[in-house]
Amino acid sequence: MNEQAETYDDWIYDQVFGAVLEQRLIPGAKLKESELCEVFGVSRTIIRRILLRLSLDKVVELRPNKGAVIATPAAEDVRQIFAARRLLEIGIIEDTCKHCTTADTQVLKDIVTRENAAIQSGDRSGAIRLAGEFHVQLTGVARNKPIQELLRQLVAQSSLALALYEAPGHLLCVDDDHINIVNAVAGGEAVKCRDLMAHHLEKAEAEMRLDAPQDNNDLKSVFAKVIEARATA
Amino acid sequence: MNEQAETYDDWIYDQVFGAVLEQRLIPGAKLKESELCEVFGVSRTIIRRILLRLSLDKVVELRPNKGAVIATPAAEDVRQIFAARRLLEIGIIEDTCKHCTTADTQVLKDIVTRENAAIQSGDRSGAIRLAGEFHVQLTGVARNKPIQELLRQLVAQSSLALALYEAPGHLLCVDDDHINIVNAVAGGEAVKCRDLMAHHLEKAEAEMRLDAPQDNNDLKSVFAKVIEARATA
DNA sequence: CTCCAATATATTGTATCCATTTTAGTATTA
DNA sequence: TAATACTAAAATGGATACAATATATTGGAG
Repeated sequence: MNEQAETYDDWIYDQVFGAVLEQRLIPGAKLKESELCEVFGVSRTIIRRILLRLSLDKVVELRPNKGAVIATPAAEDVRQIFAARRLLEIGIIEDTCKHCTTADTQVLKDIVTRENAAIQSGDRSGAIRLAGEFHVQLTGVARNKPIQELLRQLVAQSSLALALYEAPGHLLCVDDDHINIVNAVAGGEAVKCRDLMAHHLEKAEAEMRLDAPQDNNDLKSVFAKVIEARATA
Repeated sequence: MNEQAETYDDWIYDQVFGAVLEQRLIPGAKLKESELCEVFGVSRTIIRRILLRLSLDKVVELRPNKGAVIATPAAEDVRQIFAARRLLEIGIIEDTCKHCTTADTQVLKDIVTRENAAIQSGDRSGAIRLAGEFHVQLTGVARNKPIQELLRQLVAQSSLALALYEAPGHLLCVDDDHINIVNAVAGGEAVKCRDLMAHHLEKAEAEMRLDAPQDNNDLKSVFAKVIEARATA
Protein backbone atom coordinates (compact mmCIF):
# COMPACT_ATOMS: atom_id res chain seq x y z
CA MET A 1 0.00 0.00 0.00
CA ASN A 2 1.26 3.45 -0.75
CA GLU A 3 -0.45 5.24 2.11
CA GLN A 4 1.47 6.38 5.13
CA ALA A 5 -0.92 5.74 7.97
CA GLU A 6 -0.55 7.75 11.15
CA THR A 7 -1.20 5.05 13.69
CA TYR A 8 -0.82 1.29 13.61
CA ASP A 9 -4.60 1.09 13.86
CA ASP A 10 -4.96 3.11 10.70
CA TRP A 11 -2.37 0.98 9.01
CA ILE A 12 -4.20 -2.25 9.80
CA TYR A 13 -7.47 -0.66 8.72
CA ASP A 14 -5.80 0.23 5.45
CA GLN A 15 -4.36 -3.24 4.99
CA VAL A 16 -7.75 -4.86 5.36
CA PHE A 17 -9.37 -2.31 3.10
CA GLY A 18 -6.57 -2.79 0.60
CA ALA A 19 -7.13 -6.54 0.61
CA VAL A 20 -10.76 -5.86 -0.29
CA LEU A 21 -9.72 -3.65 -3.18
CA GLU A 22 -7.28 -6.27 -4.40
CA GLN A 23 -10.11 -8.76 -4.16
CA ARG A 24 -8.02 -10.97 -1.95
CA LEU A 25 -10.94 -10.53 0.41
CA ILE A 26 -14.18 -10.82 -1.51
CA PRO A 27 -17.59 -9.73 -0.21
CA GLY A 28 -19.01 -12.25 2.20
CA ALA A 29 -15.56 -13.43 3.25
CA LYS A 30 -15.30 -14.09 6.95
CA LEU A 31 -12.84 -12.06 8.97
CA LYS A 32 -11.83 -14.34 11.80
CA GLU A 33 -10.54 -12.27 14.70
CA SER A 34 -7.91 -14.74 15.81
CA GLU A 35 -6.45 -14.95 12.30
CA LEU A 36 -6.21 -11.18 12.02
CA CYS A 37 -4.51 -11.19 15.41
CA GLU A 38 -1.85 -13.57 14.16
CA VAL A 39 -1.38 -11.72 10.89
CA PHE A 40 -0.85 -8.34 12.49
CA GLY A 41 0.67 -9.51 15.77
CA VAL A 42 -1.80 -7.76 18.03
CA SER A 43 -4.49 -8.84 20.44
CA ARG A 44 -8.19 -9.09 19.73
CA THR A 45 -8.68 -5.76 21.50
CA ILE A 46 -7.05 -3.96 18.59
CA ILE A 47 -8.64 -6.11 15.90
CA ARG A 48 -12.11 -5.63 17.30
CA ARG A 49 -11.62 -1.89 17.38
CA ILE A 50 -10.64 -1.88 13.74
CA LEU A 51 -13.53 -4.14 12.77
CA LEU A 52 -15.88 -1.70 14.49
CA ARG A 53 -14.48 1.18 12.46
CA LEU A 54 -14.71 -0.81 9.26
CA SER A 55 -18.32 -1.66 10.04
CA LEU A 56 -19.21 1.97 10.72
CA ASP A 57 -17.75 2.74 7.30
CA LYS A 58 -19.93 -0.06 5.89
CA VAL A 59 -16.93 -1.94 4.55
CA VAL A 60 -17.56 -4.93 6.77
CA GLU A 61 -20.74 -6.20 8.31
CA LEU A 62 -20.68 -7.06 12.01
CA ARG A 63 -23.13 -9.86 12.73
CA PRO A 64 -23.74 -10.27 16.48
CA ASN A 65 -22.19 -13.45 17.81
CA LYS A 66 -21.40 -14.54 14.27
CA GLY A 67 -18.39 -12.51 13.40
CA ALA A 68 -17.42 -10.03 10.73
CA VAL A 69 -17.71 -10.46 6.99
CA ILE A 70 -16.83 -8.21 4.09
CA ALA A 71 -19.94 -6.23 3.21
CA THR A 72 -21.90 -7.07 0.09
CA PRO A 73 -23.68 -3.91 -0.99
CA ALA A 74 -26.70 -4.62 -3.14
CA ALA A 75 -27.06 -2.92 -6.51
CA GLU A 76 -29.61 -0.55 -5.00
CA ASP A 77 -27.17 0.35 -2.23
CA VAL A 78 -24.58 1.24 -4.84
CA ARG A 79 -27.04 3.44 -6.69
CA GLN A 80 -27.80 5.27 -3.46
CA ILE A 81 -24.12 5.65 -2.67
CA PHE A 82 -23.51 7.22 -6.05
CA ALA A 83 -26.56 9.44 -5.71
CA ALA A 84 -25.09 10.64 -2.41
CA ARG A 85 -21.72 11.25 -4.03
CA ARG A 86 -23.33 13.29 -6.81
CA LEU A 87 -25.11 15.39 -4.24
CA LEU A 88 -21.93 16.08 -2.29
CA GLU A 89 -19.35 16.33 -5.02
CA ILE A 90 -21.38 18.36 -7.50
CA GLY A 91 -22.74 20.53 -4.73
CA ILE A 92 -19.34 21.37 -3.31
CA ILE A 93 -17.34 21.85 -6.49
CA GLU A 94 -18.14 25.53 -6.79
CA ASP A 95 -16.47 26.08 -3.43
CA THR A 96 -13.63 23.86 -4.58
CA CYS A 97 -13.06 26.17 -7.53
CA LYS A 98 -13.11 29.20 -5.29
CA HIS A 99 -10.53 27.95 -2.83
CA CYS A 100 -8.14 26.07 -5.10
CA THR A 101 -4.51 27.15 -4.70
CA THR A 102 -1.54 26.23 -6.86
CA ALA A 103 -0.39 23.93 -4.08
CA ASP A 104 -3.74 22.14 -4.23
CA THR A 105 -3.43 21.82 -7.99
CA GLN A 106 0.01 20.30 -7.62
CA VAL A 107 -1.15 17.70 -5.10
CA LEU A 108 -4.08 16.74 -7.30
CA LYS A 109 -1.95 16.47 -10.43
CA ASP A 110 0.48 14.29 -8.55
CA ILE A 111 -2.31 11.92 -7.55
CA VAL A 112 -3.54 11.74 -11.15
CA THR A 113 -0.03 10.97 -12.34
CA ARG A 114 0.33 8.14 -9.87
CA GLU A 115 -3.15 6.92 -10.74
CA ASN A 116 -2.30 6.71 -14.43
CA ALA A 117 0.93 4.94 -13.61
CA ALA A 118 -1.02 2.39 -11.62
CA ILE A 119 -3.45 1.87 -14.47
CA GLN A 120 -0.69 1.36 -17.00
CA SER A 121 1.14 -1.08 -14.80
CA GLY A 122 -2.03 -3.09 -14.39
CA ASP A 123 -2.33 -2.29 -10.67
CA ARG A 124 -6.09 -2.38 -10.42
CA SER A 125 -6.40 -1.95 -6.66
CA GLY A 126 -3.86 0.86 -6.68
CA ALA A 127 -5.87 2.59 -9.37
CA ILE A 128 -9.13 2.26 -7.43
CA ARG A 129 -7.44 3.51 -4.30
CA LEU A 130 -5.86 6.51 -6.01
CA ALA A 131 -9.09 7.37 -7.79
CA GLY A 132 -10.73 7.46 -4.37
CA GLU A 133 -7.92 9.53 -2.93
CA PHE A 134 -8.33 11.96 -5.81
CA HIS A 135 -11.99 12.59 -5.09
CA VAL A 136 -11.41 12.99 -1.35
CA GLN A 137 -8.47 15.32 -1.87
CA LEU A 138 -10.37 17.35 -4.46
CA THR A 139 -13.28 17.78 -2.10
CA GLY A 140 -10.88 18.80 0.64
CA VAL A 141 -9.89 21.81 -1.42
CA ALA A 142 -13.27 23.33 -0.59
CA ARG A 143 -12.05 23.58 3.02
CA ASN A 144 -15.10 21.98 4.56
CA LYS A 145 -13.89 19.20 6.86
CA PRO A 146 -17.26 17.59 7.60
CA ILE A 147 -18.06 17.28 3.92
CA GLN A 148 -14.64 15.82 3.21
CA GLU A 149 -15.11 13.28 6.00
CA LEU A 150 -18.54 12.30 4.72
CA LEU A 151 -17.16 11.88 1.23
CA ARG A 152 -14.33 9.75 2.58
CA GLN A 153 -16.92 7.32 3.87
CA LEU A 154 -18.83 7.30 0.61
CA VAL A 155 -15.65 6.79 -1.38
CA ALA A 156 -14.71 3.82 0.79
CA GLN A 157 -18.07 2.27 0.05
CA SER A 158 -17.79 3.12 -3.65
CA SER A 159 -14.40 1.50 -3.83
CA LEU A 160 -15.77 -1.69 -2.35
CA ALA A 161 -18.63 -1.55 -4.83
CA LEU A 162 -16.18 -0.98 -7.65
CA ALA A 163 -14.18 -4.03 -6.67
CA LEU A 164 -17.44 -5.97 -6.57
CA TYR A 165 -19.34 -4.83 -9.60
CA GLU A 166 -16.87 -3.54 -12.11
CA ALA A 167 -16.13 -5.83 -14.98
CA PRO A 168 -12.57 -7.15 -14.63
CA GLY A 169 -10.21 -5.49 -17.08
CA HIS A 170 -12.31 -2.37 -17.08
CA LEU A 171 -10.92 0.73 -15.43
CA LEU A 172 -7.53 -0.23 -16.71
CA CYS A 173 -7.74 2.27 -19.52
CA VAL A 174 -6.50 5.75 -18.75
CA ASP A 175 -9.10 8.42 -19.25
CA ASP A 176 -8.72 12.16 -18.94
CA ASP A 177 -11.64 12.91 -16.64
CA HIS A 178 -9.58 13.50 -13.53
CA ILE A 179 -6.95 15.68 -15.15
CA ASN A 180 -9.63 17.64 -16.96
CA ILE A 181 -11.37 18.28 -13.67
CA VAL A 182 -8.13 19.46 -12.08
CA ASN A 183 -7.53 21.88 -14.90
CA ALA A 184 -11.05 23.24 -14.81
CA VAL A 185 -10.85 23.65 -11.03
CA ALA A 186 -7.46 25.35 -11.27
CA GLY A 187 -8.90 27.68 -13.88
CA GLY A 188 -11.83 28.50 -11.65
CA GLU A 189 -14.34 27.47 -14.30
CA ALA A 190 -17.16 26.57 -11.91
CA VAL A 191 -19.81 25.71 -14.48
CA LYS A 192 -17.46 23.56 -16.51
CA CYS A 193 -16.35 21.80 -13.33
CA ARG A 194 -19.91 21.00 -12.45
CA ASP A 195 -20.56 19.45 -15.84
CA LEU A 196 -17.32 17.50 -15.86
CA MET A 197 -17.94 16.11 -12.39
CA ALA A 198 -21.55 15.24 -13.17
CA HIS A 199 -20.58 13.37 -16.31
CA HIS A 200 -17.65 11.71 -14.62
CA LEU A 201 -19.74 10.33 -11.76
CA GLU A 202 -22.48 9.17 -14.10
CA LYS A 203 -19.90 7.42 -16.24
CA ALA A 204 -18.29 5.78 -13.23
CA GLU A 205 -21.64 4.43 -12.10
CA ALA A 206 -22.63 3.36 -15.59
CA GLU A 207 -19.44 1.39 -16.01
CA MET A 208 -20.51 -0.93 -13.24
CA ARG A 209 -22.56 -4.03 -13.91
CA LEU A 210 -25.32 -3.32 -11.45
CA ASP A 211 -27.69 -5.64 -13.34
CA ALA A 212 -25.62 -8.82 -13.06
CA PRO A 213 -25.82 -10.20 -9.50
CA GLN A 214 -22.07 -10.90 -9.41
CA ASP A 215 -22.28 -13.37 -6.52
CA ASN A 216 -18.76 -14.70 -6.53
CA ASN A 217 -19.36 -16.57 -3.32
CA ASP A 218 -22.63 -18.22 -3.97
CA LEU A 219 -21.51 -21.54 -5.38
CA LYS A 220 -25.00 -22.32 -6.62
CA SER A 221 -25.01 -19.36 -8.97
CA VAL A 222 -21.42 -19.98 -9.98
CA PHE A 223 -22.17 -23.53 -11.05
CA ALA A 224 -25.78 -22.97 -12.08
CA LYS A 225 -25.06 -23.20 -15.79
CA VAL A 226 -23.12 -26.47 -15.78
CA ILE A 227 -25.62 -28.07 -13.42
CA GLU A 228 -28.51 -27.09 -15.63
CA ALA A 229 -26.70 -28.25 -18.76
CA ARG A 230 -26.07 -31.62 -17.17
CA ALA A 231 -29.70 -31.91 -16.05
CA THR A 232 -31.11 -31.27 -19.52
CA ALA A 233 -28.55 -33.52 -21.23
CA MET B 1 -34.65 9.86 27.10
CA ASN B 2 -37.52 8.99 24.84
CA GLU B 3 -35.56 6.91 22.34
CA GLN B 4 -35.88 3.18 22.31
CA ALA B 5 -32.37 2.03 21.57
CA GLU B 6 -31.86 -1.36 19.99
CA THR B 7 -28.85 -2.52 21.94
CA TYR B 8 -27.51 -1.63 25.33
CA ASP B 9 -24.54 -0.07 23.57
CA ASP B 10 -26.86 2.25 21.69
CA TRP B 11 -28.68 3.07 24.86
CA ILE B 12 -25.50 4.08 26.68
CA TYR B 13 -24.41 6.08 23.63
CA ASP B 14 -27.73 7.87 23.79
CA GLN B 15 -27.48 8.50 27.50
CA VAL B 16 -24.10 10.18 27.12
CA PHE B 17 -25.26 12.17 24.13
CA GLY B 18 -28.39 13.14 26.04
CA ALA B 19 -26.29 14.38 28.93
CA VAL B 20 -24.45 16.61 26.48
CA LEU B 21 -27.73 18.02 25.18
CA GLU B 22 -28.95 18.63 28.70
CA GLN B 23 -25.67 20.39 29.36
CA ARG B 24 -25.01 18.16 32.29
CA LEU B 25 -21.86 17.37 30.36
CA ILE B 26 -20.40 20.55 28.95
CA PRO B 27 -17.76 20.70 26.22
CA GLY B 28 -14.33 19.96 27.60
CA ALA B 29 -15.76 17.82 30.41
CA LYS B 30 -13.70 14.73 31.08
CA LEU B 31 -15.32 11.36 30.59
CA LYS B 32 -13.56 9.08 33.03
CA GLU B 33 -13.89 5.50 31.90
CA SER B 34 -14.09 4.02 35.37
CA GLU B 35 -16.91 6.37 36.33
CA LEU B 36 -18.93 5.52 33.25
CA CYS B 37 -18.34 1.86 34.10
CA GLU B 38 -19.89 2.32 37.51
CA VAL B 39 -22.77 4.39 36.20
CA PHE B 40 -23.81 1.88 33.57
CA GLY B 41 -22.66 -1.27 35.31
CA VAL B 42 -20.44 -2.53 32.51
CA SER B 43 -16.74 -3.06 32.04
CA ARG B 44 -14.32 -0.67 30.40
CA THR B 45 -14.45 -2.79 27.27
CA ILE B 46 -17.98 -1.59 26.57
CA ILE B 47 -17.35 1.97 27.59
CA ARG B 48 -14.30 2.25 25.40
CA ARG B 49 -16.25 0.96 22.42
CA ILE B 50 -18.92 3.59 22.97
CA LEU B 51 -16.35 6.35 23.41
CA LEU B 52 -14.82 5.31 20.10
CA ARG B 53 -18.19 5.60 18.37
CA LEU B 54 -18.83 8.97 19.99
CA SER B 55 -15.44 10.18 18.83
CA LEU B 56 -16.07 9.03 15.26
CA ASP B 57 -19.26 11.07 15.40
CA LYS B 58 -17.17 14.00 16.67
CA VAL B 59 -19.21 14.28 19.86
CA VAL B 60 -16.25 13.47 22.06
CA GLU B 61 -12.57 13.95 21.48
CA LEU B 62 -10.27 11.02 22.21
CA ARG B 63 -6.86 12.27 23.31
CA PRO B 64 -4.28 9.47 23.30
CA ASN B 65 -3.26 8.51 26.84
CA LYS B 66 -5.22 11.43 28.20
CA GLY B 67 -8.76 10.24 28.04
CA ALA B 68 -11.98 11.41 26.44
CA VAL B 69 -13.56 14.82 26.71
CA ILE B 70 -16.72 16.30 25.26
CA ALA B 71 -15.81 17.93 21.97
CA THR B 72 -15.67 21.69 21.67
CA PRO B 73 -16.39 22.57 18.07
CA ALA B 74 -15.04 25.97 17.11
CA ALA B 75 -17.33 28.52 15.51
CA GLU B 76 -15.77 27.79 12.14
CA ASP B 77 -16.47 24.08 12.61
CA VAL B 78 -20.12 24.88 13.26
CA ARG B 79 -20.32 26.97 10.12
CA GLN B 80 -18.90 24.11 8.10
CA ILE B 81 -21.31 21.65 9.70
CA PHE B 82 -24.25 23.85 8.74
CA ALA B 83 -22.88 24.35 5.25
CA ALA B 84 -22.75 20.57 4.95
CA ARG B 85 -26.30 20.26 6.22
CA ARG B 86 -27.53 22.81 3.71
CA LEU B 87 -25.86 20.88 0.93
CA LEU B 88 -27.44 17.59 1.97
CA GLU B 89 -30.85 18.67 3.17
CA ILE B 90 -31.62 21.17 0.43
CA GLY B 91 -30.17 18.87 -2.19
CA ILE B 92 -32.24 15.88 -1.14
CA ILE B 93 -35.57 17.55 -0.45
CA GLU B 94 -36.84 17.19 -3.99
CA ASP B 95 -36.51 13.42 -3.63
CA THR B 96 -38.15 13.70 -0.23
CA CYS B 97 -41.16 15.33 -1.85
CA LYS B 98 -41.32 12.64 -4.51
CA HIS B 99 -41.31 9.70 -2.12
CA CYS B 100 -43.35 11.04 0.77
CA THR B 101 -46.25 8.77 1.75
CA THR B 102 -49.10 9.48 4.14
CA ALA B 103 -47.41 7.21 6.66
CA ASP B 104 -44.28 9.34 6.40
CA THR B 105 -46.33 12.47 6.92
CA GLN B 106 -47.92 11.00 10.02
CA VAL B 107 -44.56 10.06 11.56
CA LEU B 108 -43.20 13.53 10.88
CA LYS B 109 -46.25 15.29 12.29
CA ASP B 110 -46.01 13.16 15.38
CA ILE B 111 -42.41 14.20 15.92
CA VAL B 112 -43.32 17.86 15.49
CA THR B 113 -46.13 17.47 18.00
CA ARG B 114 -43.80 15.96 20.56
CA GLU B 115 -41.22 18.62 19.79
CA ASN B 116 -43.68 21.42 20.47
CA ALA B 117 -44.77 19.71 23.66
CA ALA B 118 -41.15 19.57 24.77
CA ILE B 119 -40.69 23.26 23.99
CA GLN B 120 -43.78 24.28 25.91
CA SER B 121 -42.82 22.22 28.91
CA GLY B 122 -39.40 23.85 28.94
CA ASP B 123 -37.60 20.62 28.05
CA ARG B 124 -34.72 22.14 26.16
CA SER B 125 -32.72 18.99 25.57
CA GLY B 126 -35.82 17.10 24.49
CA ALA B 127 -36.57 19.85 22.02
CA ILE B 128 -33.07 19.76 20.57
CA ARG B 129 -33.19 16.00 20.33
CA LEU B 130 -36.59 15.95 18.64
CA ALA B 131 -35.58 18.70 16.24
CA GLY B 132 -32.66 16.54 15.23
CA GLU B 133 -34.85 13.48 14.93
CA PHE B 134 -37.19 15.46 12.70
CA HIS B 135 -34.46 16.35 10.24
CA VAL B 136 -33.08 12.81 10.13
CA GLN B 137 -36.52 11.28 9.69
CA LEU B 138 -37.45 13.81 7.02
CA THR B 139 -34.31 13.03 5.08
CA GLY B 140 -35.05 9.34 5.43
CA VAL B 141 -38.22 9.85 3.42
CA ALA B 142 -36.05 10.29 0.34
CA ARG B 143 -35.15 6.61 0.70
CA ASN B 144 -31.42 7.11 0.43
CA LYS B 145 -29.83 5.35 3.38
CA PRO B 146 -26.27 6.67 2.97
CA ILE B 147 -27.50 10.25 2.89
CA GLN B 148 -29.66 9.67 5.93
CA GLU B 149 -26.70 8.18 7.79
CA LEU B 150 -24.45 11.10 6.85
CA LEU B 151 -27.09 13.55 7.99
CA ARG B 152 -27.44 11.66 11.27
CA GLN B 153 -23.78 12.39 11.93
CA LEU B 154 -24.13 16.04 11.02
CA VAL B 155 -27.23 16.42 13.17
CA ALA B 156 -25.42 14.93 16.15
CA GLN B 157 -22.68 17.50 15.70
CA SER B 158 -25.22 20.28 15.19
CA SER B 159 -27.02 19.33 18.36
CA LEU B 160 -23.81 19.53 20.32
CA ALA B 161 -23.14 22.92 18.74
CA LEU B 162 -26.64 24.05 19.58
CA ALA B 163 -26.19 23.11 23.21
CA LEU B 164 -22.91 25.02 23.16
CA TYR B 165 -23.66 28.17 21.24
CA GLU B 166 -27.34 28.83 21.47
CA ALA B 167 -28.36 31.52 23.91
CA PRO B 168 -30.13 29.94 26.88
CA GLY B 169 -33.86 30.47 26.73
CA HIS B 170 -33.76 30.65 22.98
CA LEU B 171 -35.32 27.80 21.05
CA LEU B 172 -37.98 27.59 23.68
CA CYS B 173 -40.45 29.41 21.51
CA VAL B 174 -42.51 27.26 19.18
CA ASP B 175 -42.10 28.16 15.55
CA ASP B 176 -43.89 26.75 12.56
CA ASP B 177 -40.94 25.92 10.36
CA HIS B 178 -41.06 22.19 10.87
CA ILE B 179 -44.78 21.79 10.43
CA ASN B 180 -44.70 24.04 7.38
CA ILE B 181 -42.03 21.86 5.86
CA VAL B 182 -44.04 18.72 6.53
CA ASN B 183 -47.06 20.21 4.85
CA ALA B 184 -45.10 21.36 1.84
CA VAL B 185 -43.44 17.96 1.53
CA ALA B 186 -46.75 16.17 1.87
CA GLY B 187 -48.17 18.44 -0.82
CA GLY B 188 -45.26 17.66 -3.11
CA GLU B 189 -44.39 21.32 -3.49
CA ALA B 190 -40.71 20.82 -4.27
CA VAL B 191 -39.77 24.43 -4.89
CA LYS B 192 -41.53 25.66 -1.78
CA CYS B 193 -39.84 22.92 0.24
CA ARG B 194 -36.47 24.00 -0.97
CA ASP B 195 -37.08 27.59 0.07
CA LEU B 196 -38.53 26.65 3.43
CA MET B 197 -35.65 24.34 4.23
CA ALA B 198 -33.07 26.88 3.08
CA HIS B 199 -34.56 29.60 5.25
CA HIS B 200 -35.02 27.26 8.16
CA LEU B 201 -31.39 26.15 8.19
CA GLU B 202 -30.14 29.70 7.77
CA LYS B 203 -32.31 30.81 10.65
CA ALA B 204 -31.13 27.96 12.83
CA GLU B 205 -27.51 28.88 12.20
CA ALA B 206 -28.16 32.59 12.64
CA GLU B 207 -29.78 32.00 16.02
CA MET B 208 -26.49 30.75 17.36
CA ARG B 209 -23.99 33.07 18.91
CA LEU B 210 -21.02 32.08 16.81
CA ASP B 211 -19.26 35.36 17.52
CA ALA B 212 -19.14 35.07 21.30
CA PRO B 213 -16.52 32.51 22.26
CA GLN B 214 -18.81 30.89 24.84
CA ASP B 215 -15.92 29.15 26.57
CA ASN B 216 -17.67 28.04 29.71
CA ASN B 217 -14.54 26.25 30.78
CA ASP B 218 -11.88 28.78 30.01
CA LEU B 219 -11.61 30.64 33.29
CA LYS B 220 -9.56 33.38 31.72
CA SER B 221 -12.36 34.44 29.39
CA VAL B 222 -14.98 33.98 32.10
CA PHE B 223 -13.18 36.38 34.43
CA ALA B 224 -11.64 38.56 31.76
CA LYS B 225 -13.95 41.50 32.44
CA VAL B 226 -13.52 41.72 36.20
CA ILE B 227 -9.78 41.28 35.90
CA GLU B 228 -9.54 44.05 33.36
CA ALA B 229 -11.80 46.32 35.44
CA ARG B 230 -9.58 45.76 38.44
CA ALA B 231 -6.44 46.47 36.43
CA THR B 232 -7.68 49.80 35.13
CA ALA B 233 -9.07 50.89 38.50
C1' DC C 1 -27.52 -44.09 3.43
C1' DT C 2 -29.82 -40.00 5.24
C1' DC C 3 -31.52 -37.30 8.77
C1' DC C 4 -31.54 -35.78 13.35
C1' DA C 5 -29.84 -35.30 18.00
C1' DA C 6 -26.09 -34.92 21.26
C1' DT C 7 -21.67 -33.66 22.11
C1' DA C 8 -17.34 -31.37 21.23
C1' DT C 9 -14.87 -27.64 19.23
C1' DA C 10 -14.30 -23.12 17.89
C1' DT C 11 -15.51 -18.23 17.91
C1' DT C 12 -17.38 -14.28 19.69
C1' DG C 13 -18.55 -11.14 23.84
C1' DT C 14 -17.27 -9.31 28.22
C1' DA C 15 -14.55 -8.71 32.27
C1' DT C 16 -10.26 -8.50 34.39
C1' DC C 17 -5.36 -8.03 34.79
C1' DC C 18 -0.81 -5.96 33.89
C1' DA C 19 2.11 -2.36 31.86
C1' DT C 20 2.67 2.35 30.57
C1' DT C 21 1.68 7.06 30.93
C1' DT C 22 -0.20 10.87 33.01
C1' DT C 23 -1.52 13.57 36.86
C1' DA C 24 -1.51 14.93 41.58
C1' DG C 25 0.88 15.55 45.74
C1' DT C 26 4.96 16.39 48.56
C1' DA C 27 9.10 17.70 49.92
C1' DT C 28 13.34 20.02 49.13
C1' DT C 29 16.03 23.95 47.85
C1' DA C 30 17.18 28.37 46.30
C1' DT D 1 7.68 31.88 49.26
C1' DA D 2 8.09 30.11 44.64
C1' DA D 3 9.96 26.80 41.74
C1' DT D 4 11.39 22.29 40.78
C1' DA D 5 12.41 17.55 41.35
C1' DC D 6 10.74 13.44 43.16
C1' DT D 7 7.28 10.20 44.69
C1' DA D 8 2.68 8.26 44.80
C1' DA D 9 -1.84 7.69 43.01
C1' DA D 10 -4.75 7.19 39.22
C1' DA D 11 -6.04 6.69 34.52
C1' DT D 12 -5.38 4.87 29.99
C1' DG D 13 -3.72 1.19 26.54
C1' DG D 14 -3.28 -3.48 25.54
C1' DA D 15 -3.35 -8.52 26.41
C1' DT D 16 -5.40 -12.25 28.51
C1' DA D 17 -8.81 -15.08 30.89
C1' DC D 18 -13.42 -16.50 31.34
C1' DA D 19 -18.37 -16.94 29.83
C1' DA D 20 -21.84 -17.29 26.29
C1' DT D 21 -22.94 -18.48 21.73
C1' DA D 22 -22.51 -20.61 17.39
C1' DT D 23 -20.52 -24.12 14.45
C1' DA D 24 -18.73 -28.63 13.47
C1' DT D 25 -18.46 -33.46 14.45
C1' DT D 26 -19.92 -37.76 15.82
C1' DG D 27 -23.20 -41.31 16.96
C1' DG D 28 -27.43 -43.39 16.50
C1' DA D 29 -32.25 -44.18 14.71
C1' DG D 30 -35.18 -44.63 10.91
